[in-house]
Amino acid sequence: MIDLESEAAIRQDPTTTRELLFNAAERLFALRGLQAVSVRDITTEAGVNLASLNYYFRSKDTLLLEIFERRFGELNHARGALLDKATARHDGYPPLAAILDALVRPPVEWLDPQGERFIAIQFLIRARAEGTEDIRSLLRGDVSHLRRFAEALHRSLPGLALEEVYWRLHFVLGMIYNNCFSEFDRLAALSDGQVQTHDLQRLVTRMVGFAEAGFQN
Amino acid sequence: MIDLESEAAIRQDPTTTRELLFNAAERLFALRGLQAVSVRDITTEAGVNLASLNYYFRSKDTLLLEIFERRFGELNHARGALLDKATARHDGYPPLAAILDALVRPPVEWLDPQGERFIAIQFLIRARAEGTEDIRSLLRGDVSHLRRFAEALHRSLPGLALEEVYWRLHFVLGMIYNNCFSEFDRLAALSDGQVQTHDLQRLVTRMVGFAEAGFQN
DNA sequence: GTCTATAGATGGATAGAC
DNA sequence: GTCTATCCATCTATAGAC
Repeated sequence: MIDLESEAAIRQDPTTTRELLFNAAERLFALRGLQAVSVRDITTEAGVNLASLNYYFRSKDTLLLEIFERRFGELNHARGALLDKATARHDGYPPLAAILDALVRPPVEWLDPQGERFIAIQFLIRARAEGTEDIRSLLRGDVSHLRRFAEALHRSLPGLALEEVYWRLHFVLGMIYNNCFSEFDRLAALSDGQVQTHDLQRLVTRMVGFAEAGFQN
Repeated sequence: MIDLESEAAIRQDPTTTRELLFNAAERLFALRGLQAVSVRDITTEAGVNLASLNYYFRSKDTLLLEIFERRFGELNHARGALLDKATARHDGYPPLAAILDALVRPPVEWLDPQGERFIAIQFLIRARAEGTEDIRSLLRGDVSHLRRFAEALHRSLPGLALEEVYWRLHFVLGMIYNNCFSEFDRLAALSDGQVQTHDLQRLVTRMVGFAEAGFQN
């Protein structure tokens, strides 16, 4: 417990130059896209010297990769924890809805503009969509994390071929990562404002319901 | 018929400098992303002079927007034509599966590496994901195209609230535009090569089946 | 219409003083 | 660790000869 506190305090103290750079870069990447942000933009936003970015991180690309690794790890950890809890609660065989909930809930709840994850999830969506080869190969290396979900899904639907499980998991991931704000804006325009995009708990329920039915067909 | 032929021949003759630039730019944007391509890259790839891009198109951004408008119009036209056919075939009330097929089939069939739409669909996926404000506002203006689908879906599922129709349409669009090649690679890695990503007719069927079940829940 | 040459701006990264 | 100054590469766009 003490280890965790001190480690977090040292590594993520938001007043250090290093962390100021980290947070400013994440915010700008999330807002403007990966390629549209310069080193000067980041250091200005952070209120630190231009040269400090290359001092603390080797280059702009290294910084980008470090942000991605940290946030992606946190997202996967949150998903894994929910899957663990669901597994424990159901004696090793969580039902379909609980598995999908563990996959969908963290990224959707992070979309809360009042929450502290608001920037992180926008960054992750951008990084996934615009990622360079570095980021994509890191995403491909994430296989172990998703494989846990594929296996749980396969156990809960023993009649469904494994290939089909993978395809449907792929569909659900598409649904999840399409929840960027430009798409919400479009949805509001399309529906003449009838669609409320701020009720995230409803959104989790809607997505899980849609995906569950898709898996069961 | 003569009008159409001559118009197409003049506007899209692939040997004119203008069209060489258009095609080279589309190919590079699709391959490398929007921001990572310079005017020099495009003119070199096209085998034409550096200054010709600014002569034929006012700027790089104008060219990008023109490519997007043409390809997006073609995609929407293909979808609309399928919806029209389904509507005529079913006396004005196409069933759910036929509506979803009209939405899903064109972009998925375009993914065929042997087809002539292979580059276009990759470009569209990139542009949707990485688009600047220009492209996003153009996407938002596309409301009329999607509204036809929302209305058809609402008619085929009269018991479903309109807001719910819009959300589920949003989910399906997420599934569709997640079919970029880096995601296919990831899917293949995740499944240890068990997932075959080349059978696009199967993919259309899978996606329509998944989405249909999701809409009916 | 096509080319060369270049203006003018901006980018990443680093050297070296403090 | 922090700062200034700067190198050098790259970019978009245009002027002006042919």
